[in-house]
Amino acid sequence: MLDRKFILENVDAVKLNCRNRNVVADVDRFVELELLRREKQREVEACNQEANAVSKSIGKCATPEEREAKKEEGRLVREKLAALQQVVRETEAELDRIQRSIPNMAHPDCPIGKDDGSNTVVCYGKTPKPQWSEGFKPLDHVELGEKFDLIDFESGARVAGAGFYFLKNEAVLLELALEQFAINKLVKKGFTPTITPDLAKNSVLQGTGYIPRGNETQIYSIENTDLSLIATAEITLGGVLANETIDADRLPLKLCGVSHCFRTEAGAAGRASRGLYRVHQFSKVEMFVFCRPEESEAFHQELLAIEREIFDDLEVPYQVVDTATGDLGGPAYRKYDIEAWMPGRDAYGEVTSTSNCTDYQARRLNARFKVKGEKGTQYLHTLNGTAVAISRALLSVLELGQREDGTIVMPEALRPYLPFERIVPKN
RNA sequence: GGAGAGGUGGCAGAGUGGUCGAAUGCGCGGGUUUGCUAAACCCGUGAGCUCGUAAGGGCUCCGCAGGUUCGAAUCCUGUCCUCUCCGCCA
Repeated sequence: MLDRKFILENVDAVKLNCRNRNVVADVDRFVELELLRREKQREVEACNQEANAVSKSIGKCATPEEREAKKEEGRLVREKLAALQQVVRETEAELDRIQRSIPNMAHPDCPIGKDDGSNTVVCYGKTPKPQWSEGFKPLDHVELGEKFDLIDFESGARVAGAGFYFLKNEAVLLELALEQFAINKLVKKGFTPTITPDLAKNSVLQGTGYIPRGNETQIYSIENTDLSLIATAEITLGGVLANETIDADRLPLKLCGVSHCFRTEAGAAGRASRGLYRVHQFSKVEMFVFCRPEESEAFHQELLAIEREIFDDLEVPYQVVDTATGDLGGPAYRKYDIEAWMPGRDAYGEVTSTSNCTDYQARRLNARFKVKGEKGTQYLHTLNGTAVAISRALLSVLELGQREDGTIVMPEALRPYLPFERIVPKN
């Protein structure tokens, strides 16, 4: 969420930002309600003061008659108070709904636009696109998965429905290798590794900006509970400091988390989402940073640099995209995506995403820090970034590793974690 | 799953209806003493919101949400979490 005071003081900028981000939010109504709320709140406090004074005076009453009279007075004041509070509560509820719908402000350098065309490619990876000879037609990962007995979509569908799959044989080792490779790298870079819960409370989902229920939700919720399956470990890692105030000397807090990710992918289908590209469940290693406000832009660059290093190491050609305002979603102040070259699609496809959410998530989560010796607390800044989303990384590695001799070569960087250097046809 | 105990300030831990935003100890900050350090002593020390130029005032917060009452940290209900014992289990 944005700060209420900030919205009041920057109405035009907030409205423009909503337009740029393709988000509908009733900012005018918000301002109207917030001003009303403040006024009513002041009345409530004055009334409370009165009620408190009456209650206190009762203890000192000399006679029972006096006491009864004061009690009656107290009753009347409290009745008035209850009515006022009701108004505040109703105003607060609507205010909160609107406040949640207002997106974060965008970085001034963020490209402005609503369509894919506005996203700006800022750089490319080290690895060139693969050059196969004229007659060789590379297979996509679905075909490779079948040929080498690596991915079983049929059994996945039989067991859990479309969009689920079994990884098999070398693909399993490859998933584990990708995880270990990523985690080891992150540990060296000062991240604390974690394995997070795969479920989280709905309040934590909301705190990080995910909406657990509703028509368009990406989230699976668990019936008769307050829990949902997480769509990313960003949710659980962000929740780590929910309702906490931590000492500034513990900052920055750099965490990475391995989790499964679950997405309903409601309404998403088509050739572009064939195979592993868009699935209901996958594993992911996610990075998450809590830091001081003045550090967040630098950490955003650091997260991007780590992602690039990972995909350079994996010998995956890619481009980095500076996401335009219309594609940022709610919490991000700025977002970079890495899009890997996927021969099967003959196109780039998103494999990572890193966002600087500034204090937007932290305010919802109520995650703050305190500097020793200084008065007051401040909201933290939060950042997240994909280290490796296994399904898409695995897809890329398989498609890019295929050779004309009919084998799939593993990237050098994964060799320490794999008992094979290449995948060869069975039988 | 069954039975019990408990959740209070940075920590430990008092507090069972008004004088409690909360004793005391530790920690932390400042000071006195001291050649320096330590010890001892003294003073101070939660957060959010809000009014005020300031001094200073007001409201809220004792896991969370409700309820009773003129008044709740204290009584009641629900809920979450922690601990102990039993059962079960990877």
